Amino acid sequence: MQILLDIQKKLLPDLLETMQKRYNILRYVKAMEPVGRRSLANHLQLTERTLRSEVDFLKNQNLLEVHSSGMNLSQEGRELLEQLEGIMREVMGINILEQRLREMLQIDEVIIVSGNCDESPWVKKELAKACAARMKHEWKNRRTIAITGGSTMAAVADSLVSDEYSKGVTFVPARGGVGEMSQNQANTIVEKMAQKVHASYKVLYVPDQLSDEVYASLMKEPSMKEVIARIKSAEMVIHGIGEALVMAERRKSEPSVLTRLVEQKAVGEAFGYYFSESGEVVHKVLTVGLQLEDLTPEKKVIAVAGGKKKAKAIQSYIRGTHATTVLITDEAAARELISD
Amino acid sequence: MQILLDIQKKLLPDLLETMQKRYNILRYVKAMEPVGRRSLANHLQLTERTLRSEVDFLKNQNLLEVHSSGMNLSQEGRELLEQLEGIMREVMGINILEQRLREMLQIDEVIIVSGNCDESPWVKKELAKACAARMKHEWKNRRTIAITGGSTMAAVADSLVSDEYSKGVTFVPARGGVGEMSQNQANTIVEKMAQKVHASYKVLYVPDQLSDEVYASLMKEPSMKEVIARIKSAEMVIHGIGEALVMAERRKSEPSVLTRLVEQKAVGEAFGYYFSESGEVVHKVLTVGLQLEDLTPEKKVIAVAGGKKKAKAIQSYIRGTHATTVLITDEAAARELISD
DNA sequence: CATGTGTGGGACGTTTTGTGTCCCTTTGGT
DNA sequence: ACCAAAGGGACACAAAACGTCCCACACATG
Repeated sequence: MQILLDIQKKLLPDLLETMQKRYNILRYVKAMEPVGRRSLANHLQLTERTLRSEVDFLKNQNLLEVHSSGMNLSQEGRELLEQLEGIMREVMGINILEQRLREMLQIDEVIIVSGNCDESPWVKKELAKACAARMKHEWKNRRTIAITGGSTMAAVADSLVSDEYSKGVTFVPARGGVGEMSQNQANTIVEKMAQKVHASYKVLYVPDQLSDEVYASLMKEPSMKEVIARIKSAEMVIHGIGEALVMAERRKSEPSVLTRLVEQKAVGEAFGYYFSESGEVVHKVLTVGLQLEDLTPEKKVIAVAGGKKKAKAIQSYIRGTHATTVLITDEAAARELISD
Repeated sequence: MQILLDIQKKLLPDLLETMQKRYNILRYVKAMEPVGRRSLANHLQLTERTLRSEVDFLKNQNLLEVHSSGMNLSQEGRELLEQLEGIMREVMGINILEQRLREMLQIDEVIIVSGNCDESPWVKKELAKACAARMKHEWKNRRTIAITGGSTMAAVADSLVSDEYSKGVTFVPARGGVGEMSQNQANTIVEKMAQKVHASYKVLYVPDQLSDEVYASLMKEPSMKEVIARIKSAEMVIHGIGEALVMAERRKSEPSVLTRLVEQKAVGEAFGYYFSESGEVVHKVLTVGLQLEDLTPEKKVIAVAGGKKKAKAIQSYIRGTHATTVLITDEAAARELISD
C-alpha cells in the first residue's frame, strides 16, 4: 500500500492534502452533528465558501446529508469514516509527522522521508533526493547558494540534476575550512554541484592555522573579499547537521575544545557552530564566510539531517537559530524528536 | 490496498481518471521518446494545451525532461513508470474493464462493481447501490422514470435513498404485465421506489389473457391512455437483463413459445423482448407500454445485470438495441464478455 | 545552402472554476 | 412571538484552465 501512496504523491501531490481535508470535515461533522456550515467552518479554519463547496461535494457523494437543522453523516458516510479512521493513520503517517514537527519546532516547512538513515543506507540517498528536489524549486529565484560540507551534502550533490534554470545558479561554500575530509569538504561539494547542473561556482580556500597577521592581509585580498561578499549575500543556504562530539573528533579539534564541548554539553553542530541542548552556541570554528548572524529571514535556509541518533543534534540546532525555513529529515529522527 | 482505492474513489472521484491520464502520458512518452508535444497530443487524444499543462506538471515533478528535440522520461520518471506499470493493473483493473467494455459494446458509459453476483449475494446489492447512485445524478433533470420488474430491479428499489430532487420524480412501470412474481413485478417495484424517495408513481395493471375486444376497449379508457402516454414519454428507463429461457420459464410461457425460443437460439431478454445471440428480436411479450422502438436517443436507458452466466444475455441485448447509454454490471460478467 | 518539418515556449483572449461576501427564507427552540 | 442558527441563492472578482495562435530554433533533406 505504501508504494501506491508514494506513487500517488508523485502523480497527484495534493491528493493527501485533499483527502485529509475531507477526512477532517467528516470527522468534525460526526463529532458535532447536527452542525451548521458557519460553525463548522470556524472549527476547521476554512472560509465559509470553501467549506460549502466541500460540503456540496460530500453531499453529492452521499457521504453526508444536509437538513435545515444542520449537517449529518449519512449511513454511507459513517461507514466510510470508519474505514477511513483506520487507514488514515497509515496514509497520513508521514504527513502528520511533518505537521507535528512544523508546529513543535516552529519551522515553516518540514520534509520527512520514510526510513532510518542509520539502518538503511539508501535512506540517505532519499534524503538527498528530497533536498535536491526542494532546491530545484527555489533556484529560479534564488541564484546564489551557499553549501556546507559533510557526507549528507555530498549525497545531495550526487542527486542534483540540471534543468533550465540551473545554469543561472552560483554555488559557494558557506564557510572556509571547517575541517572535513577532502571529498566531504564544502569546496569539493560546491564544485561537484556546479558541474552536475552546469552552474557556476566559487571556492574559498583558507589555510588552517594562520598567524593573525597573515590572516589579516589575506582578508584584504580583493578576490577574497569578493568571494566572501558573494557568500554573505547568498540567497539560499543548504547545510547538514552533525552530532557535536562526532564532528569535533572528525575535525581533530584541540583537546581543550573537546573538553569544553563535553563540559558545556554540546550536542549539535551546523556549519561550524556547536550548540548545547538548549540551543546556546558553546563554540564556533573561527573562519570566514557565513556567520550565524548572517542567516537573516530573507535567506532560505535548508537543513538536512537524518537518523535517530541525530535527533538531539537537530533539536539543539533548531533551538539555536530560528533562521531555518526548511528541515529535511527522515522518519526515525522525526519520531525521536517528537517523542522527546 | 483495494480498500484504500475504494475510499479514494469516494473521496476523490476523478483521482483514477487523472492517474490514468498521467500514466498514459508517461507510457506514450516512453514508447515514443523523444516525442513532441503536438504529436503526443494527437496520439493521446488530448488538445495541445491540456497536454501541455500535464507535461509542465510532470516536468515539475521531475518525471520527464523536455529538450529541444522533444520529451524524454527522466531517470525518476522511468523508475516511477516501472512501479506504475505493476500497480496500475490492479488499480485500474475495474477501470480498464469499464473502458474496454465501453469500446467493445459501443456504449457511452459502463459501470462495473467488483465480484460475481452468482457467487456472492452481496454483489447484487452493490450493483443495486451503483444503479441507485447513478439514477440519483439524473433525476434532477429527468423526472419520469420507467422501471421494469425482476429481482435486480427490486434490489435497486431497496438501495434508493431520497434527496432534495427525488420528490419531483415520477416512477412508472415500463410495460404492463410481463409476468413476474408479484414482489418482483414492475408495478410493485415502482410503488416501492416511489415510497422510498417520496416520489409519485403510476401503475399499469393490464390483466393477462384478454380477448381482443376487451383489450381494445380497455385501451380507450382515458386514465389508461394517460398512463401509457406518460410511460412513452419517460426520460429515463431502468431495466434488468435476463437469460431468455430462464425468463420464459419463469413467466410460464406457452410451450410453443419456449420451443421457438430454443429454435431461434434466444439468449437474452429485456423488458419483454427476447434477443438471439446476434441481437435479433425473436419474440416479444405482447403488452402495452414501452416498445423497443420507443427507446429513442433522448432517453437515458440504464441496463443492470450481473453474474457470469448473464454475459451472453447482456451481449445479445446490447447488440439488439443501441439505445442503452449506461450498463451497470459486475466484474464476472464483464470479464466473460471481454473474453468472448 | 535553402527549405521544410518537427520541436518547445511565449502570448493572449475566452471560458470555466473557485471564492469571498452578502442577503434571504426557513426552522426550531425559548 | 421572537431570535439565533440553519441552508441556499446570488453576485462580483480572482485565479486557473484552455484553445489558438505565432515565433525561434534544431535538424534532416533536397
